[in-house]
Amino acid sequence: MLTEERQRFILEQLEQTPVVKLKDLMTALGASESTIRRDLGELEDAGKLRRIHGGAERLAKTQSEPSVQEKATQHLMAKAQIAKAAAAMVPAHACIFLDAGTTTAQMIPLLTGRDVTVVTTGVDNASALADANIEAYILGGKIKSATKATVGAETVSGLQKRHFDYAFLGTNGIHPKFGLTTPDAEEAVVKTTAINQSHTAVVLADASKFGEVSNALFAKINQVVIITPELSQLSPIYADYPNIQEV
Amino acid sequence: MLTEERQRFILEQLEQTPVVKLKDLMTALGASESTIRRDLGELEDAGKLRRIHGGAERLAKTQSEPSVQEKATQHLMAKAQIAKAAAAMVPAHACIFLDAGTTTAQMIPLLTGRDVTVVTTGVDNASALADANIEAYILGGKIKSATKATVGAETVSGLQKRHFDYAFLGTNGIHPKFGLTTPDAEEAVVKTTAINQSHTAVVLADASKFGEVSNALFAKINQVVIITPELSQLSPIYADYPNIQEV
DNA sequence: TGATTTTTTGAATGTTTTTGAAAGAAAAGG
DNA sequence: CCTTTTCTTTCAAAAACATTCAAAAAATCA
Repeated sequence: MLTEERQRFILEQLEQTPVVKLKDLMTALGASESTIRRDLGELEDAGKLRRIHGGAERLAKTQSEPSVQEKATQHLMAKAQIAKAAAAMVPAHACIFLDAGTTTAQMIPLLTGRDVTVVTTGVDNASALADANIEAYILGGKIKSATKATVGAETVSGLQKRHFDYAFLGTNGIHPKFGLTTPDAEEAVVKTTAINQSHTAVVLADASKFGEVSNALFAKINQVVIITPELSQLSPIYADYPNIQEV
Repeated sequence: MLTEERQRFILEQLEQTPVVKLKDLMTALGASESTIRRDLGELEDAGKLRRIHGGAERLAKTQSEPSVQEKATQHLMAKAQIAKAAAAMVPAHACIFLDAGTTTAQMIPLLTGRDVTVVTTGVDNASALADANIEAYILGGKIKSATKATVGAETVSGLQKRHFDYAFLGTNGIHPKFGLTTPDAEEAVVKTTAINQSHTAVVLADASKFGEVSNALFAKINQVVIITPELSQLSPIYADYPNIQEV
């Protein structure tokens, strides 16, 4: 990993998160403490950020007040924010599973040049990964025309031959009682298998998914890590789950 | 490898990723460290990039990438004609293999509502098949970023578990002596396997492919049916082959 | 064609930059 | 207060660097 790449990554992180932790950068970039410190020092000298105890923070936010139009795209912004946090979890040299879907797709540009291997079931995601020059694999199987995801026995058995450091999945519903659900039963089986084959499973969910219940269950809430924005605005029920994290 | 070729490759890389590593360029281009350094130095003097420790980074984001689109429109008419003839060969209830590539992609709209099952290695073709509501399967495997085709052992073993009534393939070269060739050795293995697993293998080729020889052989001429326009305008050598058919 | 010049290439050299670890100082939190 | 974490400084190893030189390839000229 080159100096330029690391520093670029750090600044990209600061565009979304107001502060970055030194330790997180170490794992995400696979570099030593000294190296990250030097990067932070150089970026501070260049006036790109300000160092704080334990990491760094961004200087000035160019935009401050969310306008009316921005509120309409707030949903999209939230997705980008979640994707950013998810991408930051990925350490160097990792092998990850990337679910089909637009939420997980947002992670792809954030993974360029990061030396990760990605396995996906999403045809569109596979295409985007190839464009981004990321080492990518697609699991074989029948293609559902609605979501362009591969499903079926071939996909599941392909998954069972692999293991992932992280799995990143989307969901349609999160419910304290009914767990994580999705409309399509075949896709649910794939998601469940992916979770079983991964060290850590991470579900990316915006606020609209909480309290919703869809057709097919694929995991219980405490089987996965859920990252979401605006956790504080949700029902206090969800505060009891330590595995639901605010970005 | 010519200097010009190397430098062009380096700049193409930089259009895709913001930074390139010197070591990666060494292996990708098969040139020595000194040579790559000289190339980077020259390109920097020419104002095409900026050198950084360990490689180089791009200056400003170039926007247009006409090469792919240009290629697609170049032989468009001829390709459409071939695709039409190929699609006409497919009987009802058939199971066919569709190679990755733009030539075979043209068959997809002609297969809509035809009650066929299609297996493909092309990510983009898989997407188009899903859009066209055709029952489609993609074979799992590593995705080559250049062509967005799946390759490798997983793809080949997936193929060996299937059988096709027809396989439709593209090619880069057709030569009386050197057979059918393609630039990528891994893709060649996939093509060969697909031919073996099919009752009839059909190669779609426009006139520009005849007489050309690429890197990796995937079949002899008489192993497949070749359909092409303008057969009469080709070298008379090819008239001796009954399996080369004019559309 | 053959000889000569020019260009290109890869290896060898020594120098500079980058990196990770260690040790002690400073800050944070109980 | 003490303990833990984070920070700075220092140092040696590793990686990347520019430079030089001779061999190989290409171009030029006779």
